[in-house]
Amino acid sequence: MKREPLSKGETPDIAEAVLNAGFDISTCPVRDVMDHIGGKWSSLMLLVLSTKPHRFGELKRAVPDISQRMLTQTLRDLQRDGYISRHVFATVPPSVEYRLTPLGESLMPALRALVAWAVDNHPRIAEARQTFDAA
Amino acid sequence: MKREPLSKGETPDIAEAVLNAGFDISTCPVRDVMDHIGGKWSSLMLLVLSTKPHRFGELKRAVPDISQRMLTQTLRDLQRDGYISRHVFATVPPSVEYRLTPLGESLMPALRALVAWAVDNHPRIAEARQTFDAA
DNA sequence: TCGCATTAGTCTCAAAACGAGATCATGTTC
DNA sequence: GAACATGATCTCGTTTTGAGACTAATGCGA
Repeated sequence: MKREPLSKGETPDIAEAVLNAGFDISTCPVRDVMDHIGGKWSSLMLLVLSTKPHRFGELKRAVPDISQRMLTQTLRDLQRDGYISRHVFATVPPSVEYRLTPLGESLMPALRALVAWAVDNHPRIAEARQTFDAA
Repeated sequence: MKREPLSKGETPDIAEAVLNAGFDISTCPVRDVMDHIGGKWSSLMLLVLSTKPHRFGELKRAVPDISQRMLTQTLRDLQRDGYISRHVFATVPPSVEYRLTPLGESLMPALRALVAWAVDNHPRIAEARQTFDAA
């Protein structure tokens, strides 16, 4: 995903938007962050891990409709960005534990706020969707 | 994406997680909402539209690396869920304006909180990523 | 009057992401 | 010695996404 730096002249609108939100477009950390935690499974993983550390199999059972492939990949992405840490125990069969890092923890309030909003407004969304589909 | 209702016995972990977060797994509004606003472009659209209504072309210029195809689709999805409204003006060439609905507005505080977190913690994420890639 | 530009999309085709399921290595248990 | 559990990878086919050409109607300049 290549993103060219943008001159202000070319993009007055986004410039305004991002400045309002308090960030610089040329680096645009929002996308950098949102693209990851906004992924299909990431927020769910973080939510589950925020309750307590989990092992790979536990996560798989906790989010039943994720494929193992996506689980592995999501965990690696989250680990790469420093949200979670991975601890291997040399048992047999080997077990691996995933847990939130302090960085991951620090994200949770904002994420929970979003979840709370989702819960509160879900009926309205469902209604909007029905109205739209009827037309 | 079909999701079977789950018995508590099968999924003690997620049950705990979702109950902590305050929602019911069998309907899981979180995914329903997150899958959409967590999309690659949705949050960006909402952010841009939160500053003022925009026309199609303005949005395209504001987010230069979105394809027209994705712009159309993202807008339609957001409209379907009731976050934004679409107003056609019968000028020539026709112009179309998109703006946040009250529902969309109500989401902004939570979204902005997430954006603020992203801005604050972007350096830490970049650092974690570098550390990870070095290994 | 002959293009040419503008606007909001759509269409087509290639590339990337994703899901399902088989497969692996390994030591423990029966 | 065969089945089992674990964390992870491989292959394959489907879905989603991206790039870019194409459409409609009309105003504008040459």
